[in-house]
Amino acid sequence: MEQVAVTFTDGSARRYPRGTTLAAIAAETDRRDILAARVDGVPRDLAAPLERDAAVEWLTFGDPGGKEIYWHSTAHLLAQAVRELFPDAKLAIGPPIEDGFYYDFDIGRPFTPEDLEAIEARMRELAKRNEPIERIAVRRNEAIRAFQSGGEKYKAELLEGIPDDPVSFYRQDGFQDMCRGPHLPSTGWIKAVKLLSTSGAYWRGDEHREMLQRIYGISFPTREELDAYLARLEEAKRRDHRKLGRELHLFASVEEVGQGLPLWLPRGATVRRVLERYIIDLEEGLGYYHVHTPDLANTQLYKISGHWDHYRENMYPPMKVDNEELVLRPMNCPHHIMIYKNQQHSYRDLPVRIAELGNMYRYERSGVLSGLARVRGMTLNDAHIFCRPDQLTDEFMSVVRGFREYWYRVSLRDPADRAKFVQNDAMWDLAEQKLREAMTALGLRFVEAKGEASFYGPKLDVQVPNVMGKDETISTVQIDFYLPERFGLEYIGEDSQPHRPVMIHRGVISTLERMMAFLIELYAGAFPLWLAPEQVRVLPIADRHLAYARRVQEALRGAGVRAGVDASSERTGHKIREAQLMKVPYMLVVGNREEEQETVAVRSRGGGDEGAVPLAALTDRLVTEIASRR
RNA sequence: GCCGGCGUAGCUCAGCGGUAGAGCAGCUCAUUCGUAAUGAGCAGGUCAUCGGUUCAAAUCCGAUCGCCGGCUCCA
Repeated sequence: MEQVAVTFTDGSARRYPRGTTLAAIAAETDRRDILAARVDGVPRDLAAPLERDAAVEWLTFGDPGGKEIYWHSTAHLLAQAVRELFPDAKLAIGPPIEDGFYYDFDIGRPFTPEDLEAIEARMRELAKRNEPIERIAVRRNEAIRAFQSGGEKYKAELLEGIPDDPVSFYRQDGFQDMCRGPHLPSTGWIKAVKLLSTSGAYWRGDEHREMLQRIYGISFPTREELDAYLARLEEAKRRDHRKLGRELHLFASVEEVGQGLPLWLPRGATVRRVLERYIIDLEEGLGYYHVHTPDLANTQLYKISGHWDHYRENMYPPMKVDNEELVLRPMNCPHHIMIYKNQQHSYRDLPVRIAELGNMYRYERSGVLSGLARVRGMTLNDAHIFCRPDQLTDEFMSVVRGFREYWYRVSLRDPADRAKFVQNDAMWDLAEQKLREAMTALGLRFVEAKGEASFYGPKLDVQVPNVMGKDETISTVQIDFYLPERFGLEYIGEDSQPHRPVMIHRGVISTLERMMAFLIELYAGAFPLWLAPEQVRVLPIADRHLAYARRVQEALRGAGVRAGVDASSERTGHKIREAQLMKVPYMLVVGNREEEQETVAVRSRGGGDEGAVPLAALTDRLVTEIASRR
């Protein structure tokens, strides 16, 4: 019989009769966790026969590719359970996602929490039966007929986008679903399932189409892994900046002020101020001019810039006063452009870098608001670099070099979306080319995202996951040939003739709101010393030590340290607990011994009791640690 | 904006048709204490808002507002 040569990832190689299944080969190993394989890089079911020489890579739940298959099969199991409990349910799509899977259904009404429990219970029963999952080929016209008679309009629409004939289906226990696969060998592989939430989701992500009911879930090969995952979710909730913001008195949102308009409480405002000073110092050192411009502007400004045509749905409606029509600004660029225009520029002066912690107001739809991470009034760490075309790449690169790692998204326009993006193909092509060039020169990997650009140009977005795993854009850099054109910007070149500069828009630490949300979650509220709103709290043992405690506080304040005193009549243990819960980095216990010797007993947030040190020595230590910004 | 869930004291929550409760926080008093909660007392609520059902509504129904999870959108 004809043989095929198979090589494995460990470098070994063997020959098998043609047509041997992957399952048979996997059975020769002593591993029971192989759930599928990649054959020459293509994921395949274990039931697939080998027809030619191939490189085989086994997949288990431990591999990202294996998880995908595992969760995809769980999504099918979910669909099967829903179909059994709701025979009229129409199926849409059910892919694996980063953590688990979802499946979209149309059952004519939303799922209730009770439905979810029933579905989850049915999934467990079905998994227990351990039915084999089989791939079957179905003639295209048969599939179309089946979808029509079953009223499966979503599946029918999906099929229109698939050119194959026949198309592949997967069948388990009488249930079948059109699917590319691959899948687990049988349903019994799914040991621990949890359905996490339901929500509405637009068919094909289009808000003008049907709203389907989505069920999110996750599954694992063992109960322990599921429990560990659920525990991680709980831990993430503890780090949630909204919860910590309330507990640590950093910020508050009140109905009377308005949605998406948070109040920075004294503690939060202190952290913000430290960040602001840091940023301004840093940027002035990098050659940026920090300016200040007003939050309101004449509508005219935004008509010139193009915001009026392309960004109006994010702007608050104009207000009429005297003969003027004013709007709250959604972006700062036009103001900075007017600053550039306020005087003539020689080619020798460029680049001109104009920066501002600029307040902006954007109308965000109510459902998207979230703590400090997504608000309606915000302050952007904004800057606009006006440069010559030959300086563009260097300027862009030096901005990006300032970023931390994380992942980069190059956001491009969708040429078909004429409403959202200004029309000028040559300009877009040039800007996109420059951006890709610079990223390649920097050696940075990035993904491209069509339709995510600004209306005036493509941008580089730095994406950072928050504690709940959702990506937020932190930094952004945009290349803009459009606004200089709109505003008729010029510089005088070597040839004494006017030339058009190019603009780079950049926000490095995002808005102060989003950065604060990010930092709270990053540190779980325990800010490093330089950022901590209350860096030190002095804890007198008894009331008679209060005067000395105040002296310690004044000495520290004099050295620029933010120090508080706990003047309550509680016991020391209680005071420590309070300070610890507020995540104060240093607690200084002072009693008779300390007062007599001009010392303080240091207790650090992380390290516990560190013993007594002279006050002057501690002050020096704190000042040094603060300056280190760690 | 759309789909669903949830709104009870400053915070965390119980009560789920018979007239509002706990713990923590706050205030007062006592205690003056050495490294994560001293004790006692007091005060605090139009049960988000408005309307309906009922002899009776925090509790059931509806609308509105807000928050939460998604969708869409985004710094």
